[in-house]
Order: sequence, then structure tokens, then C-alpha cells
Amino acid sequence: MENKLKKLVLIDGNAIIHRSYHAIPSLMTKEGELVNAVYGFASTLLSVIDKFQPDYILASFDLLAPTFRHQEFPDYKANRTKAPDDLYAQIDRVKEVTRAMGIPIYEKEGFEADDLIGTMAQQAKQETTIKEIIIVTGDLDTLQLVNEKTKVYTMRRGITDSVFYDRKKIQERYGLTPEQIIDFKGLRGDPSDNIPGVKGIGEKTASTLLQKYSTIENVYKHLEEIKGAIKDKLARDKMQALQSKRLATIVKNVAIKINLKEAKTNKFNREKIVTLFQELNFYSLIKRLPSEEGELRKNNSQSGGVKDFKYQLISKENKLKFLELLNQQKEVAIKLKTRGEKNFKADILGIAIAYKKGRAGYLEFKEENYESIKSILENSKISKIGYDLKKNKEVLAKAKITLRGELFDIMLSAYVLNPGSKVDFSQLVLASLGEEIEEEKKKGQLGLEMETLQNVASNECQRADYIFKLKFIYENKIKEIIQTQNPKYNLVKIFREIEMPLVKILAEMELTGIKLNTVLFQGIAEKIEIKIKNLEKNIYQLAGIEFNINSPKQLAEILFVRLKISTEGIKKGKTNFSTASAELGKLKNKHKIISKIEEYREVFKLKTTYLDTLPKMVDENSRLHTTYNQAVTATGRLSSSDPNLQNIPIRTELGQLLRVAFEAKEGFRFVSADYSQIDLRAVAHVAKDKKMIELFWQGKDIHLATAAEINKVAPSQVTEKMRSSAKALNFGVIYGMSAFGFSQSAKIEKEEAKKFIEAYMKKFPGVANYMKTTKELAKKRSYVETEMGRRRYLPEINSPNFKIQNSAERMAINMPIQGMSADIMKLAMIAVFKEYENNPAVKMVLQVHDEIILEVKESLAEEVAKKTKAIMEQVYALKVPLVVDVKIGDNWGEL
DNA sequence: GCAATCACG
DNA sequence: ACGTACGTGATTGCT
Repeated sequence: MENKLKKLVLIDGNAIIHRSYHAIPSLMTKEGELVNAVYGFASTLLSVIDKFQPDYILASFDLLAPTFRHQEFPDYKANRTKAPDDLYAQIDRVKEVTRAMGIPIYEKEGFEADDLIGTMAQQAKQETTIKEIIIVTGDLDTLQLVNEKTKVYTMRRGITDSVFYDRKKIQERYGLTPEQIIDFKGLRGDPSDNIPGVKGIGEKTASTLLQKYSTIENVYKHLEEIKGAIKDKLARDKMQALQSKRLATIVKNVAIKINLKEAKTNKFNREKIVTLFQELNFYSLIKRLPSEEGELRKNNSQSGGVKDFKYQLISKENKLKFLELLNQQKEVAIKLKTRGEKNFKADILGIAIAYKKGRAGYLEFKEENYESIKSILENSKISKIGYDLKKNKEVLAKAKITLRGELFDIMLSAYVLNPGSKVDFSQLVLASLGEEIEEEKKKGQLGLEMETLQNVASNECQRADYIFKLKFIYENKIKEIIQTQNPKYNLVKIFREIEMPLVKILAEMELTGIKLNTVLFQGIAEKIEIKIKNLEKNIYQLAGIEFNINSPKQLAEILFVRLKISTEGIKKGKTNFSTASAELGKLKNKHKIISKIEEYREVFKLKTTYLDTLPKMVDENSRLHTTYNQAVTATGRLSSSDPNLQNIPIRTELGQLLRVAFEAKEGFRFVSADYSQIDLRAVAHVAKDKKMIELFWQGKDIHLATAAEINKVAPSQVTEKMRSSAKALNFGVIYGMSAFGFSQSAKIEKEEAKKFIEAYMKKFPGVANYMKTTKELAKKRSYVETEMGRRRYLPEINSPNFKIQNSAERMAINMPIQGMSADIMKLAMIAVFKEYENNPAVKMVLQVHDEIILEVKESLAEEVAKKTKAIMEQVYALKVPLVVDVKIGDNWGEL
């Protein structure tokens, strides 16, 4: 509609950049580019588009050159501390975003963005088709431009807290008209721009004067009517007042000419902006992008017409043709549609198979399709691409189908590219393809209307298509990453030779599960319940009141207020004093209640986390099935959840008791194999520290040997205290050592801790050097990597924030160590699995970072233990020996 | 949904 | 001078 009245938005670029820079905490891309102001700007832009739906948008920016105001008044903005370089560095990016959005940029040497805004508003006001002009800014300098057509929208914290100024609002706020704002600034001044105004006249006086006399000029005409001190002040600073007014006045006739045709909002290039947002890691903003004109992205998925995507719901008629087509492929992407809770219990409803970009078919999982599906999935000539293939394998196992052929898991490829980043399917699609998809419905989350089969087929095909497309993106990215330290290894190897082979192994471990003696658990639980009751009573008595011991807030109140226990040396949280066990430990001899609380905590934790929950999770064979998460940790380790079997208690006596309930099945025994000191061996290796390597070759107790070295005594002279300090030091190295952290864990004074560290570094110069060079390299590259090429990005290592930077430095030191141990353990699992792959009498059942547990037929236990030890020790050659301790037992407690 | 706490390596 | 050890997951209380 050409005749419709239009809306124009004017963006005050610099004001928004400044506002964002200060309001948004440091935000970095994977590569370490600071983009917080860019993000704020882009976010503001999208909010404004969404909120106002403007027909036109124009933007203006300051240039670095001095303006006419500086020439007239050298002190203008002189008090401004120069904005930090990392803000300036973002301006080009902001302009890039602006251009990509199809918004014309206006700049003019000698003028500020405000002057251009004033000029643009003035010109737009003359246009009869323009109904409304909205100035989007971060400060209040442009209020003077407000009129019938023009409003000012100022950003405060986020768009939710913004203020919309029109005539009325300005009147309310200042009691002035927009035209009087310049007079107001002339009198009161503007400290932020170093505009002096009249000394001694503030907001109140200025406002009163202008309400009576309306302009500065008129104030001075009637100067005689004004009484007292104010008159003197006005008289003294007359020149300054008039000059201040001039400085504050926005110029409206800069030599530019706006072109509304170019400012139309409906002509931006979505693809371009998506690419840019991806580069900037603004994934959440991609979602907020308006759709292109004429394209209703969200509503056409059911028609199957998303871009070039064609789906087919495979029917009896076209099934043969589809299968024939699939059988010609080298690789296909699969997406299972399932229903149900745990993987090994889920039902398959159907499967979508993509065979080339934009082409996929959906087969219902029915009797008549079973053989067809099985034949494709088990055809080892066809490579399979999927998302979370471990889960796929487990679900398929129930249907007696095995995935064969080379596997490519896009979840894992995304993980190795950037461990620690989110790898949800929807996140990957958004981040790498710029498409927004709905989260998959969880059980019991059925929509109001039933999903039609057509709908499901379309949706699943689309997802299979995304999986297919993502494979090529990630595969290429992985190849592009070149290992710089050691050309023997690279990320391709990590992915193909470690992560992918592990999929099958973990799937089998999860399916196998581990037997839990629930009767034993029940017995312990009952005893503990009585203990808890007694402790509760005891604690209430000592406190003299009943309260919730589990509430740290209430507990702190009782301890530090009611019982008046001294808070000296106790850490403070945000509001309260900490009651964490390290802090409680310091209070042990101050009150009898402390030890009771400690005991209560331990027992309560054991009961609620393990005793009550684990028995509920066993299957019909009394076995627990954990889930190993292969794509969550930043260092390359696995994690375990639902239930977490990697944190079953061991350190306390009672905790150990729980392990006894994890038992090998009838006729079988457990063989455990754990790497001795693997992290510290990794340190010796990566640090190439001569002394430490030597100590490991001697095969002695490493902490004791360390103690002997740094204390310069014979090993026989080492006391228990010396050994424990040395142990804490060794751990300190792994964790990126700080004198404070070490002193805490070793329970010694910081000064003493420093001396210990010094002695340590002197004795192990290789370690000291490793810590130094690792930090330096990490700062240069913004990432660290393990010897095998697993990488972790640490953009925060160049943060101006001291705390954040230090924290990143410790991560940088820790990752190549913890990551190397993880890499070695994964290799070991692959090697051990391979050895017993076809032997049903040997099953791997658990992995706990440096330990694996096998469930082995009784008669084979000894042999398997020996063999496993040998395999694990030989799996990767370090400059120190890898040592594996093996044990055999009927339950985990015996190990 | 987050903070505090605590279980493990 | 600052505020700290690295990596996880589950539970509870509380907003």
C-alpha cells in the first residue's frame, strides 16, 4: 500500500554501542573476539523491529574526527575518559551488522550522530507519507528533537525497562517542552559532555526559571526581576550559558539527504545476516530474526515445502523404489522417532532416512516395514550418519537391529570441534544451519491435537535432512583443524579413532548395566533412617529449637546468631556465612553441635542420593543402567548420569558400605583395572620434567618421593605430614596451582605454602616451565589442546577481568593433563573391548575416569585381569610407564 | 531456575 | 590488591 502512512526508526548508533558495552558483561566468540556491544546493538535492533514494525530504518554514527563543537569549545567532552580500545574494535562489527540488515548508515565529518539524527528527523518530518518518527538511543541528548511526529525511545537495562518520550512524557519528567531542553542544558549544563552551564544552577532552578521565562534569552531580558544569589550567578555566567545552549543544540541542517527507498525494512538478506550471526556466535539472535517478506517460515513445514526439502511418507506403493534408492547410497542420515522413557525401554514409531541433501523418506516402524528397515540399517556398505548414535543403537537393540557400516555422529563431531559448548540438536541446527526447530516432545508432553502421520513424517524427514547436512559441515571443519604441536595426531583421529569407536562400547555398557543388591540397600537404609532421627533430635536439643538442618540459610542463622559461634575466618556467600563442610571443620572445637551436623549431612546425603533412589532405578534383573555422556565435559572425560555411577561413595566408612551392594552376577566376578596416578604421569610427560620422569621410573610412592625431594631428606625420613603436603602440591599442579588453594587443601599458612611451591618448582623446573608456556600459548591462541589433538577453547584467558583470566589460566593448565588421561582411558577402553568383543563371558560394566570394571566369568577372572593390565599399560607410550592395578572381587566394595 | 552443598575422579 | 584450586551430577531449599 503506497498510500499508507509509514513509520521511520532512526538509530543513534554510538549511544547504543556505549550503553551495551557497559551494560552487558564480557561476551566473546569462540575465537576470543569481544562482542558484547555488538550483541547489545543487534539485540536492540531486533527488539525495535519487533516492537515497532517500522517501514524504514536509518542509522547514524559518530566519526573519530573532532566536531564543530570541539572547535568552538575546546573543553567539549574533555572530561570523557577515552573509551577502551575493545569498544572501538567493535564499531566496525556493529556497522557490519547494520549493513547486513539492509540499514543505510549516515555519517559526516565534523558532526556527531545526534546532528545527523536531527537532520534526518527534520527531513523525514517534511515527508507527508511519514506518520511517525522514532529515535532509538541510549541517552537523553535527543529529547530536544521531540515533536508531534517525533518520539524518543531510550534504552535502559534491556528493552523491557525502556522509556518512550513524547511531548507529554518530557513535560512530566522535566516540566518543560522539548524545545526548552537546550535552554535547560544551557543553564544547568551537562556534566557528561562537560558542558558548563551556569555554575550553581541545578536541575530545580533551571526548570523553575524556564517555566517562567521559557528561554535563556528571555531569562536574561528579565534578569532584573530575578532576586538574590541566582541573579548574580546568571549575570556572571551569561556568556557561558549562551555558549552551553549552542553546544547542546543539535544541528538539523547537515549536508546530507536521506533516501527512504534504501531504508525499507523488508529487503534485508536473511542468509547474509545468519552467516554473520553465526560468525559472532549470536545463536539466540538468529531465532529472533524477522522472516523475509512473503515467506512464512514457521507455518509451511507441514506442507513439506521448506526450501528445497522434499519428504516422502513411504507407502506400500513406493517402498521398493525407496529401498532401491537407499541401497545405491554410500551414506544415509537416520532419525528415529521414539516414544518412551529410558533408551533401552523406548519404542520405535518410525524412522526417517535422508539419502541426499533435501531428500528423505519416513518409514513407519511396522511389521510390514521391519525387514526393509533392518536390511538398510544392517547393510554395512552404507555409512550411517546420526545424532547421538549411542542412543539410536540402544533403541534399535531392543528391536534386534544393529547399526552397521561406518558411523558418523554429528553430536560427537560438534563436541570435538568445541567441547563444553552446547550440543543439543536444535542448538546445532540453529548455530550451523541458521534454522529454528521445535524441541522434540518429551513423554507426557503431548500436544493438544494429535500429531498426524503426515506431520510426523515431514518433521522427522526434515530432521534427518538437517543431520545429513550438518555432517558435511562438521566433517570439513574437523579436517581443517590442524594440530600444531604434534603432527602425529589431529582432531580427525580423535573423532574417528577415539570418539566414534567408543559409541558402540558405551552403548553396550549401558545396555549391560550393573547388578545392585537392593535387599542389602534396604537394610542399610533402615539403619540409617534411625540414625538420622537420632541426629535430628540431638541437633534440635543442642540448638534449643527445631529447624531445617538442610537449609543452609536456617543453619547459618542457628550457628552464628542463636548459638553465637564466632564467624571469624568463615567464608561468606552472597548474603550468608557459608556452612560448607570446609568451613564447619574450622568450628569443630567451638561447639558440640558441629560434629553432629557434619554427621547428619553425610548420612542424609547418602540416604537421599543413593539409598533411596538407586533401588528404584533397577530393571527386572536388578541391574542399573547409567547413561554415559560423551559430549559434555570440556576436557574430554565422560560423565555419567541418570543415575550417576561415577560418584558412588568411597571415602567414608559408611560410603564404602554402599559399594558392597554393587555385585557381580551369579558365576561371575568383577575385575577392576585402574590407572595409578595417571594425571600426574601425564604431567611428567607433557612437562617433560626430568626429575619427575625419573621418580616414576623408580616406581616408588610418588607423593613420598616428591616429599623427599622438596624437603631434601631421604625417603625414609619423610613424615606423614610431609607426604600429605607433597600430595597436595602434586594435585595443585594438576589444578593450575595457586598458593591460596594449596594452602587451603594442605591446611597450612599461605606464607608456608608459597615456600613449598617455590621449593617444588625449583625441584621440578620442567613443571614450572610447562605452566608458564602453556599459559602463554593459550593466551596467544585462545585455546589449548591435548597431545592427541583434543582442543578446548578458552577465549576468557584474555579477559580484562583479573578473576576470569586467572580462572581460564588454571583451566588451560589443567585441560592438557586431565584431557590426556581421558584420551588414554578412552583408548584403553577401545583396546580392552576389542579383545573381548566376541566373548560373552567378559563385559565392561563401569568406567570411573581412571578405572574400568569388567564383569567376568569366574573361571576367566585371573586371566582377564592379567590381560587387561597388559593392554591398558601398553595402549599409549608416555615418557613414563603407565601402571595399572588390577583387582578381583565379588562386589565393588572388595575392589 | 539458581545457589549451596556434597558425592566422585 | 584481588580471590582462587580442575572436571562432573544430584539433591534440597528457595525465589
